[in-house]
Order: sequence, then structure tokens, then C-alpha cells
Amino acid sequence: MQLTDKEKVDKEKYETVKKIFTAYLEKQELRKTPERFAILEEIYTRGGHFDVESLYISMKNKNYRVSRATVYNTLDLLVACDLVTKHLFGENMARYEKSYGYKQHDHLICSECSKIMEFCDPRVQHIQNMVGELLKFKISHHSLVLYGTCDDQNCTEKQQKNHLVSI
Amino acid sequence: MQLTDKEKVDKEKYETVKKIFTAYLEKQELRKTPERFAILEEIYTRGGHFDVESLYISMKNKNYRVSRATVYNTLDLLVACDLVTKHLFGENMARYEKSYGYKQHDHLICSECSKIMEFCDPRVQHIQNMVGELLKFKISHHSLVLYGTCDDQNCTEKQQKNHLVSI
DNA sequence: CTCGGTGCAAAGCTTTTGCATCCGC
DNA sequence: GCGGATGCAAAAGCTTTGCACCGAG
Repeated sequence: MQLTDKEKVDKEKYETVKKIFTAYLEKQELRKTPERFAILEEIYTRGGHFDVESLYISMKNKNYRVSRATVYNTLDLLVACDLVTKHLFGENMARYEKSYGYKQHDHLICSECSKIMEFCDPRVQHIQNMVGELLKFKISHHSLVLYGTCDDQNCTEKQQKNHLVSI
Repeated sequence: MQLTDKEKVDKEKYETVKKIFTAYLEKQELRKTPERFAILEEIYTRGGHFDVESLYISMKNKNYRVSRATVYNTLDLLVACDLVTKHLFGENMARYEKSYGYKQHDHLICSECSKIMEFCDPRVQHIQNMVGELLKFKISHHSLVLYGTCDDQNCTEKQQKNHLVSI
């Protein structure tokens, strides 16, 4: 079977994160189970932001035998070793995002069509450093989300939730 | 009964927000029910951040007959007319905060003891404006939360969740 | 009098937990 | 083979919904 360029890149990236995850599991004396790697692979070969249920469904659709419990458990491990980032975008549900090899960024969400966009601004880091020093906090990470409505022609049409696009 | 200075200020502030809420209800052609005002009063006479359950319990303890459904419904209205702000601080539960007469601020949360602190930095507003223009979004609001650990002597002792302090 | 709002309880949804079984080490 | 990890299902926790009744306009 022929792979597209994008699929090749994803596959290579997966090989790298697999090594990182393996090292993490060994250091923490956790077992290298096939489920854990299957979940990591699924995350790194699919695109953009996702929630637990859609990841679970994707794997079920591929006839992979996993349980929600294992998905939740593995996501916690992946967040702990910085391969995945967890977001709470004002919904009552967590969203996740692969984070290895992607530069730090923040999010902008359309309240109408739920489109998610990303942006970088170094000032966020400056604020984080300054406020941490001022209030004597060791800041580990931050979450900046801008909420608004986008200009998209399509926006008002597709009011469907969970329709996600990244730039 | 004698009121303290702080209680007087709270009472005066409540009179103001009561007018704002009344105007909002009239404009939206919603009914001015006693429950709605009782909830508003409870919020503006108690301090800091709160969650739905603690607000509900507070009112129950005062023998006020309310239902959780009404609390949720009224909070939505108060958020809609900008008298209350809703936050999702990375817990699976919403936190609320009275917002009339308080200047815009962002939050800093201690991952160990759940202490919540507040800070202001005008650069956040600048970032919001710039990014909105750049990506063609009409930004309505934002959420910036810094996560870390505080220096407090007490911090590691009181690992209890939900212990909140504001500055 | 009308019908929007309320209280109560049941249902919904995401996430966590308990337990028997499985399999990495 | 031991003990951590898994799958499944049940439970937990926050929020929403359905329905009969109440009361604001």
C-alpha cells in the first residue's frame, strides 16, 4: 500500500514519540502494553483536536479492542510525559491534542460554529513569567482561550457543535 | 441589626445590580421572580468564587426554597447580562464569580492547594485585540489561567480541594 | 386567566471505580 | 506466576430535562 507524504511524516513522528513514551514507561516502571501504544499511534496518525469519545469510537471502528477506562488511563500518562495536551474549552468535556513537535500555541474558538484556531504570541510567555515572579508562584503551564465569532461564510450555516478546524 | 462597613458596601452594590438585572429581565420579557433576585442577592453578599452546589447549599441553609434547576437557569441569565462570570478552571465543574464593579482580571491557580489568585495585565487585552484582527474574529471575551504551585507554608499541608482564596 | 418559571426527580453525559481476567515482566 | 493493566459495567458527579403545579403579569 502506498503512503502519501503526509502519512509518511505522521508515521515517522509516531516512531519518535513511541521512543519517548517507551522511555517514560520504563522510567516510571510501568508496563509497555499494546493498548498504550495503539492509543498513542491513533492519536499521532489522526489530526487536530479530539475528545475521548471520538478517539474511543475511532479505535472501535478499526475493531481494536479497547475500553474507555484504558483510553482515560493512557491519556493521563501521555499528558504526564508531555506527548499530549489536555484542554478544557468551556465545554463540559476535555479536549486533547498531540503536542510533540508542535510549537507552543494558544486557542481561539468560534462560539457559533465551534471552529478552533491557533495562534502564537510571545507576550503570553512574558506575562506568565512576570506574574509568576510577582505572586511567588512556580508556573508550570497556562491556558489562554479567546472566544468570539468568526467571519466564515459557512459559520452561521454549520452551527453543528464539534466541527473543528485548525490552522 | 448593625451592619459592618463591608456589609453596607455589599448591600449597596446589590441594589445597583438589582436594577441592572431588572432592566435586563424587562428587556428580554422575562419574569421578575423572587427566586431570581434571591439568587442574585446571595451571590453579591457572599465573597469570591463559588460553584453551583455551594451556592445551592448556602440558600438551603438559610431555609430558602430553591431548586438546583432554578439556580442553573438563573446563573445562565446572570452570565448573559454580565453580572456573573463563569469559569472552567480545569476541573469538571464550573466556577462562578460576581463581576459587576470588579475590574477585568485573570487567574492563577495552585495545583497543590487549589488556591485561586487574581492578576491584571493590560497586555492580555492587547493580544486579544491583535489576534482578533489578524484572524478575523470578533472576540467577545477570553480566559487566561496560569497553573503552578504557590510558596505558601500552608500549601502542602492543606491539600484539600476547593479551598479558595482571592487577593 | 395564561403560560413562563419553579421544584422535584429522573435522565444524560463525561469520567471514575470495582472486580474478575489477562498478560507483561 | 505475580501483580499491574485491561475490559466491562456499574457508579459517581455535574448538568439538563420532563412534568405537574404555582404565581407574575
